[in-house]
Amino acid sequence: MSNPTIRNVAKAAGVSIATVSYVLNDSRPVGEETRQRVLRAATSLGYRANVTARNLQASKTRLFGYTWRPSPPDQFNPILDRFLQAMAEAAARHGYRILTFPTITLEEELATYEEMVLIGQVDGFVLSNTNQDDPRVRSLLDIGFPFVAFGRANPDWDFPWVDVDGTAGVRQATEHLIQRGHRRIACLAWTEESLTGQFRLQGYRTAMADAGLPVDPRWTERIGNTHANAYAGARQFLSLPADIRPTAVIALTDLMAIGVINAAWDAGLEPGRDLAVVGFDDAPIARFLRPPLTTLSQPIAEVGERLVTTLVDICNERFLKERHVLLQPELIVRASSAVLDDDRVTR
Amino acid sequence: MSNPTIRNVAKAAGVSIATVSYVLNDSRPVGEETRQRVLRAATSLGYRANVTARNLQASKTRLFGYTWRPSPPDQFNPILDRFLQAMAEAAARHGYRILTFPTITLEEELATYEEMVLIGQVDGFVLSNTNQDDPRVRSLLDIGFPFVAFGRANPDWDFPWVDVDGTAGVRQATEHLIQRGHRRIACLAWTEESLTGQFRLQGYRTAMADAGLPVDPRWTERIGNTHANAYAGARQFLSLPADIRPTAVIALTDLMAIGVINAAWDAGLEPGRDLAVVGFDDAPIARFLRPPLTTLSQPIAEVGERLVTTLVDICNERFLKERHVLLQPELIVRASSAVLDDDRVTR
DNA sequence: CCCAGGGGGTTAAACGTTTAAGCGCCATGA
DNA sequence: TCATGGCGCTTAAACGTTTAACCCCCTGGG
Repeated sequence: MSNPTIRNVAKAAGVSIATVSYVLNDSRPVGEETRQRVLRAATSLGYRANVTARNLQASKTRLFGYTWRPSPPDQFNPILDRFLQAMAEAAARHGYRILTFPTITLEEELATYEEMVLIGQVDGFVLSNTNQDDPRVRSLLDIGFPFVAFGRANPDWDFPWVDVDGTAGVRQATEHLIQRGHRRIACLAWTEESLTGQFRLQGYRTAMADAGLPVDPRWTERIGNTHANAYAGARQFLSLPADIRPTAVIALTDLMAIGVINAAWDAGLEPGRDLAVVGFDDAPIARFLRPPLTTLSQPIAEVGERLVTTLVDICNERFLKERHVLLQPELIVRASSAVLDDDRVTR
Repeated sequence: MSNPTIRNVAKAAGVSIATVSYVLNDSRPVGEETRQRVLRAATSLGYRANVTARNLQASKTRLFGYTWRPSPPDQFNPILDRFLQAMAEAAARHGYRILTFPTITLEEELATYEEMVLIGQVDGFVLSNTNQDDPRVRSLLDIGFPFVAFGRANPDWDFPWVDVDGTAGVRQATEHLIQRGHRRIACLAWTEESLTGQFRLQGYRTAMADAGLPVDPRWTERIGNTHANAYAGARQFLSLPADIRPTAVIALTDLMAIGVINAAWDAGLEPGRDLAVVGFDDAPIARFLRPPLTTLSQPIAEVGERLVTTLVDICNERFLKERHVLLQPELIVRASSAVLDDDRVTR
């Protein structure tokens, strides 16, 4: 029933438990003959050190906590699968595992973090979807507990984060559209409190400005991240007078891009030909849409990996080479961002 | 730095550590005055019992292990988000948490299960995507370690599982199509080794037989679960002679249904009008497809909840009311399964 | 008056490790 | 010949709980 303990191994090898420990961790030199005896005993019994006892002794758990807000039925999380796998894999390489716990309300979530710290359930946390002045970041910073964040929160707060450069990504997407002949480009953005949304919108504005293109205020809609909102926003764009109606729309997520595509179809347009659409995330579905969606692919696996290795370094009080990592998304060009056909636009 | 221990509370309350433990767990009656003193000391110090020490003492971890195969870039996992949340939430209600660990090859996965059992990292496992004669089930059964499975494996193996009734689901979908006037219905199935695939295919066959409809062998394609395979399979269907060409296709997943829809468009047909399509899973994207996809929604939250509560019962050696739970999927009717328009079909 | 029993607390062992401190022995150098 | 030091191992404490066993004192019944 119960697994063999270090005591069983010690007895089998005819040595003390300390010797067994020293041999197995080789934390101190042990005579070769004894060493072999211990090793043989351990393998023949199939001994593995109990993780709880080890954790108690070391006052560590080798566990990292992670939670995320569940997507409502009309939204989806395009990165969860890869993100969790990447984190779990990187963690495993360093002897850690990922603990997932449920998220309900924000207050409950904050209480849960504190509780888990107090009872010593994890050695650190990974946060994602951080917002401007994120209270979770503030709280963990205040109690001085190890954590890393996927996303920034406040430039004045000093904490380790990894993020994807949304500004550069959207700038690149905008330049791509400009290069394909588009001049009237709209941006379906997020509401103001989203820091990530700010960064991405910034990329659009920078690219337009750098190209010397005017930006009509009606070309920017600030909405929540749902298909319905995006659909309505796109209809707004398409109902503008012909001379200022956008020929391309950049959506800050693939979900919103899908809303734009559907609005275009329903308006009798063929997205990809009559209206260019660009998304963000490279959700698995993006390549199978009609038309296949041009979008920005986030290096999620690398984000997960960098976050976890940073957290491992923090927990082992190692020096951090980089406290802040900004990774570049990659523009995946598909059919939804075709070359502008002037005849159609001006018809 | 370090959290208060039971010793600190004992000193502050002027009692022994045993008394503190008895009060906090009320595992033995303690004089009212002392009780209050202990309680006050505990709250004023912000004491919470250390989970590792407690686990060591109890030889439990209150952790359940879960892993899943990462989706390749051209596939997606439509249920992971809700499934994990449901499990984490149900687990939390019983004082458990979910541990995720990475999956590489099958052999490594089996070795990881054994390793985690040996080092006592978890109290039980949740398996999903079980196959016919699943070696993970066999292995855990052999070593007698607590686990539950989402999915069946072998009728002769006695282990607790929860599953969604794919047979009933696909039968219902087939009947729905028949009721809408379809007679030539095809099924895009999985390869033979998938038990889930067998069950679902069975539903199609049963419904057709019950309705007295003949089934042409060319109406069943057995393929792996990818868009490309589904696309090719649908082209096969559509290239059949007009008098046996199916007017409706049932795909065993939404991903495959998307392949069918795209093949239909590319063949110059309008899916939902010229070709009915039904999927399985009700992936978040299903409602936003063109046409919106009729599909079978799995009660994922309930599956996760039932699995976890069963596992909790097993770990606490409680009697299981039900070792096997078969939940019903719900047919979500959307525009992709329109009424058959005879004129179009026979034109 | 004495003993049984119970209320209210304490002591100490146990869970399975890691690791600091100690101990015996042998070789080496003064 | 004797201190010194190093090698090779053991003893025991510590991590923070839970809980069985025990102890003291008071009360009530025989």
